[in-house]
Amino acid sequence: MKTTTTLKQVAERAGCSINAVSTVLNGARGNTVVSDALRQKIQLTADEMGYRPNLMARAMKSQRSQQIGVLVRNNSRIKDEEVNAHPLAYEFLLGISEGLEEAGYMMSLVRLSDVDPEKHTQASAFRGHLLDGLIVVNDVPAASPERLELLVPHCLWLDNNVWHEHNCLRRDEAHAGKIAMQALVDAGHNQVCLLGHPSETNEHYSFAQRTKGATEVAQSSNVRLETLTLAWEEEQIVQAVQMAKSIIRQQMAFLALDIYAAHTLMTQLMREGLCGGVHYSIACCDDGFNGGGLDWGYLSRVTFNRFEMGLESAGMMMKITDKQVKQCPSQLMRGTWEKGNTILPR
Amino acid sequence: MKTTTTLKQVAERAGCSINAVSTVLNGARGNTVVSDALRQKIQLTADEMGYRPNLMARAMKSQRSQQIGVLVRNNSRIKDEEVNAHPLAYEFLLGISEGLEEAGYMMSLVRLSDVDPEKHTQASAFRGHLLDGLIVVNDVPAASPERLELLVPHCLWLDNNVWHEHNCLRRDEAHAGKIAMQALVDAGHNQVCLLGHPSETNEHYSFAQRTKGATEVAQSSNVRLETLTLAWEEEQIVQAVQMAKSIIRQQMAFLALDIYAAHTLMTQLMREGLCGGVHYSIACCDDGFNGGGLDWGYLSRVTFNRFEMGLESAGMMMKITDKQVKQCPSQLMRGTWEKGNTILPR
DNA sequence: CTGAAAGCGCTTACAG
DNA sequence: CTGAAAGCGCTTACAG
Repeated sequence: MKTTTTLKQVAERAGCSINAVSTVLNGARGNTVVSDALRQKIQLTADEMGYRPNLMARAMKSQRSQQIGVLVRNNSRIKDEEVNAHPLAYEFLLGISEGLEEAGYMMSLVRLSDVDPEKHTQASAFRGHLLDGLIVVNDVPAASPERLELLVPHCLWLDNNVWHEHNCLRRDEAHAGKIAMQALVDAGHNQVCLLGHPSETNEHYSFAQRTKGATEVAQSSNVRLETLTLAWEEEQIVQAVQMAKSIIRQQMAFLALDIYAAHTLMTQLMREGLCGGVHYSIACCDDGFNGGGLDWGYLSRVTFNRFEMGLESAGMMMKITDKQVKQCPSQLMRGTWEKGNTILPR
Repeated sequence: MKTTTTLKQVAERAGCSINAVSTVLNGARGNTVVSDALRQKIQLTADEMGYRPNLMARAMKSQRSQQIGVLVRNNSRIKDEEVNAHPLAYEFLLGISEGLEEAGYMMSLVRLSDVDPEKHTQASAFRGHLLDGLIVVNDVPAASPERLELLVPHCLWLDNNVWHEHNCLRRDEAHAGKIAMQALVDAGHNQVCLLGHPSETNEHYSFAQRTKGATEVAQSSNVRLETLTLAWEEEQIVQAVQMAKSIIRQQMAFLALDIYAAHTLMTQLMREGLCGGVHYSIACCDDGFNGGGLDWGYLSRVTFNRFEMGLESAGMMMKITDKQVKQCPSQLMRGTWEKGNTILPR
C-alpha cells in the first residue's frame, strides 16, 4: 500500500492549521485567509511531501462525486447474435471524456446490461450514489427513461430516441436525408433505391427522419424512389444482392440509410466483383469512423463529427449538473456532405 | 437534490444500532451478530425507505475506490492528423467493463492526453487517489510505465509494448503471422507480398512479431517474399497502389500486417474496380471489429476476440489488486484463423 | 483574521 | 452477543 500524504500531515509539518492547508492546496472556499508567506510555506512542504488531494473525501463532503456515467448499448441483436461492440459509440465516448476532463470530471462507463431491470444486481455505480449525472448514448430501449432518471440525479440523452425540450442532443437526421438525396440528384440521378433494414430493427429515430428528408427531396425533384431491405439472414442477403444487381442494371443509384446498410451491400457486391463508384453509385446518410485509419473516405456520405457531439454533450451535462442552472435546451447538430468517390455522374 | 436514505435513518426507524443495519444491508464484516427477526425487520424498513449504500463513504473508509481506470490512446498521428478514435480499443473496453462489473468494480476512462507529462494539469482521477488500478490499453508511448506506476497502485498492460513476467496480457502475434501465412501456403500461393506501414509508425510490438512468424513459415515453405509499404501521403498511396496492381498481375498474394493496411489497400483497389477474393488474394494477420454490423466477415484473417481479452484482463486486475495476491502471471492469447472469402486458390 | 470542531456516510475495533 | 464511538480525509460554519 502506497503511503499517502494528508492535509493533516502537511499542516503539522508546516506548523499551521488544516484550514490553511486546505485553502491553499485545494482552494477550499471557507472564510480562512492565508498570508502570502504561509501560503508559500504550505505550497513548498506539500510539494516536498508529494501531497495529492483525496477526491473521495472531497466528494463525500460535498455530496458530489464529480463523476458522470456514460451508458452504452452492449446487448443488441444483429444477425441473431448478441452483439457487444457498437464501435461508432466510441467516438462519442472520447469526445465526452475530453469535455468532462476539461471540467474536472471523470467518466465512468456503464453498459446497458448493468441496468437491466431483469437482472437482480444493478451496476454498483447506480446503486451507490456514485454518479452526478448520466449521458445515455444511442437508443437504449431496455432501460426506460423513468427508471434511469430515478437512479441518477441528471440524465442527458445523446443521439437517442428520447427527445424533449431540454437535455437532449441529436443529429438533424432529416437534414442528412435531404443533403444525401440532393447529392444524387445533383449528379443527375432520377432513380434512387433506398437501402434500409427490416423495420423491427429500425427502432432508432434516425431511420424515419432520414427517410423523410430523402423522400421530400426526391418528390420535389421528380426522382423515382424504390426500396430495398437488407435483412440479416444469409439467404435473404443473397436474395437482396440479386435484386441489387438488377437495380444496378437499371442504372439506379443507392441511398443507404445507415453505414451498416452501405457496408453490407458494398462488401457483398465486392464479392461479385462489383465496386461502388465504378460499377454503381451509392450515397449514405450516415457516417462511419472518422480517422483511425479505418475510415470511409471513399464513400459519398453525410459526415457527423461524433467526437464534437460528445464534447458538446459533456458541456451540456456541466450545465445540467450546475445547481443554479439544472437544465439545458436541447440541441440539433447538422452533418455536412462529404463528396467521396462512390457517386457516378449520370 | 434527491433525498438520500442513510444507515442512521434506517437504524432509527428500525429501532436498532447502525452496526446491525450495516451488517445486514452492506454485509459489513465486523463482529456484529444480528438475529433473524431483526435482520428481516431491517431489510423491510430499508426497502421501504429505498436505502442505497453510499459507495463514496465506503470507499473512503476502506481506502479503496473500487474503481479501475482504463487508459486509451487518443492522440496518435495518422496521415499527419491528430486522430482521436482508435475504434478497435472499444471492444477491449466493453470486455473490461463487463469483467469489472461482475467483480463489483467500476471502470473510468482515462485518455492518454490526461496523463501527458507536458500538460500541467493531470486527470483528476490520477491526482486524486481515485483509482485502485489502471489497465493500459494498446501502446502508449507518451506515458512512461514508471510514471504510471507511480500514480496508480497497480498497472496492467494490455496489448502493450510493455512485457514482463507479470501483469501483462498480449496476443500471440508470432502465431498470428504464422497461421495467416500458412493459410496462403495451403491455398497454393508461393509468392507473397507483406503489406505494412512505414517503420516510424510501426512502434507496436505486434508488427515485428507478425513479420517474424510469417517469415518463418514462408522460409520453411519456400515462399518468395516481397514487401510493400503503405505510407499515409496521398501521393505515396497512389504509387503503392500502382505497385500493388503489378503485384496482382504477377499473381502474388498479399499478407496485410494489420487491419489498417488491409483496409487501405482494399478500398484503394476497389476504386479501380479490383476486388479482394475476385481479382486478387489477400489475408490479414489482424482482426477488425467483431459484430456490430461493420465486421469484416469476408476478409480472410486471424481473428482475436478483443472482448474476451478485455474480460480476461479485468480478471487479472482483480488478482493484482487483491491484497493477498498482488500480481498475476502474464498471459499470451492466441487468435484463430477465419477463412473468409479473400483468398483465391492457386 | 484565525483555528478548533462538526460532519459527510460508512466500517470495524473495542468496551460493556 | 450487542451498541457506542473512533476514524477514513476532507470542507466549512462557527466560535474565539
